[in-house]
Amino acid sequence: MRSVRTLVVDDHAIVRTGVKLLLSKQTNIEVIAEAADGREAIEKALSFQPDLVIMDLSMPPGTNGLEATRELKQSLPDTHVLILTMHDDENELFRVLQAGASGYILKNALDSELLTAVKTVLEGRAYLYPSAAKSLVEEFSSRVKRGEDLSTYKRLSSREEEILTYIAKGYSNKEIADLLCISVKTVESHKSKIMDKLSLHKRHELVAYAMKKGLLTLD
Amino acid sequence: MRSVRTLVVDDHAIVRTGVKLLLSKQTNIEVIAEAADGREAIEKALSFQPDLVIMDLSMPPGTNGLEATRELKQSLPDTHVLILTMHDDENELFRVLQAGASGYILKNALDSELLTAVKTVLEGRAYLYPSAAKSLVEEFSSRVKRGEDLSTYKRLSSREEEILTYIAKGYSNKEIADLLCISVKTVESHKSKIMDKLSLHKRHELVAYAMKKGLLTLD
DNA sequence: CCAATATCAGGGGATGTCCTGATATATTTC
DNA sequence: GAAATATATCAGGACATCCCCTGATATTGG
Repeated sequence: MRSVRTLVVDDHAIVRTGVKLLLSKQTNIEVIAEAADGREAIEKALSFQPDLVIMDLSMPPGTNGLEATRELKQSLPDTHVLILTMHDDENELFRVLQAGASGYILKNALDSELLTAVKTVLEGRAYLYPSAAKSLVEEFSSRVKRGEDLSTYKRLSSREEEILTYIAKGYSNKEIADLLCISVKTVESHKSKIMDKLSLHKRHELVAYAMKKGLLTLD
Repeated sequence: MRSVRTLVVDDHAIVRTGVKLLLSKQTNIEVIAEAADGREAIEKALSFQPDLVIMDLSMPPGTNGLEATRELKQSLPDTHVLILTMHDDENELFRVLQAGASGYILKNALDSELLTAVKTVLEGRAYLYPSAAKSLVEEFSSRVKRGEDLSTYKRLSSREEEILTYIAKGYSNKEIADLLCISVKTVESHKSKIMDKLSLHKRHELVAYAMKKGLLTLD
């Protein structure tokens, strides 16, 4: 049995090494490359053609783990992607699965869970940490009841996400308007649309949402 | 030679394991305990009396790595503390060193650097990653010129830090006032004091500052 | 005792928030 | 292909809140 060729993607070298060492306990897994951001991940994936990619979601700057996963699965549909993230966020989970990842596990998880997740994903099945699986099933059934479609579920447009990011970072409406060369009124309008879609009412809830989604990266 | 008894503190299990595995390559280092937050770190340190503590700075909630370091060094002055952090922030560096840490290394660092840092710290010397050492020396000399004292350098009071955290999380002045049961005017007053001390003028600069200091944790 | 901290007040101009409503351009759906 | 929906843009108005200023008082720690 050929060993599983794995690419580890995380912006922290020490986390990469940790995962690598953990996986090296499994004799049939071989970490053949590492990447520190989404762009590098795609490059390395294309040249090394790994069987498995273990990907962190929140990586500054530019291409984040979500977009990287989407691109990667388009070019290499047979590569399995296991998301290793800090945050336990339902909405993020849905988007990641839509992007083509077949696993979602928290950095908070036990080592044995990571190994189980890797094994499961390699068998072509999906691995979700327990509470994620539960909430996914719940969400799905409640949406079926409401007749909603997973793919159209309250997704923010890219413009809205852009503006949400600025808001969460503490920029004022006026500052955002100046940065994007649009009217303050337009910013307000986007903002209330965002609030509507997310059913949020206060600024700090927006910030919390953006944080959970990893929209708040240092730059 | 007795092996070095080490406590690893980080809120992510997988990071802890990574560090542990990395250190296990060194035959004379033994990880005797782990902790997931500041409070647990102090408890474990008191009961296990480690020689070395490797501590993450940004940990939710309550007691963070900085405060934990301060307390820990008060109770166990002979224990060496090596800070392992995500962010490269000068001010944080100063505060951490004042709190009693003897090393500061980025998660971004290479594995060999971590081992060097551990070795250096155990010898009773200070380890700083290269650019930190440089900026520390520069800051120090420029402050000597200005006749400033390191210990009184623009430190925020705990109340100010508390309020800064709320501001950065997107709470309005009024919301903060209600949460803390004080007048809006008091919040405003704290806020302008914070701005003064940090020489910042816009809300988003406050947010960026809070982010760099790891004050923005999910809860 | 002095410096720092934490509390509060008034006022005026800027900005944010929330409402209604408009228009042009996609994209999706029937 | 026409109709419906989503997106991105902008406007006016009313009221709340923020921001920045000056200035005050009580407490605490070195």
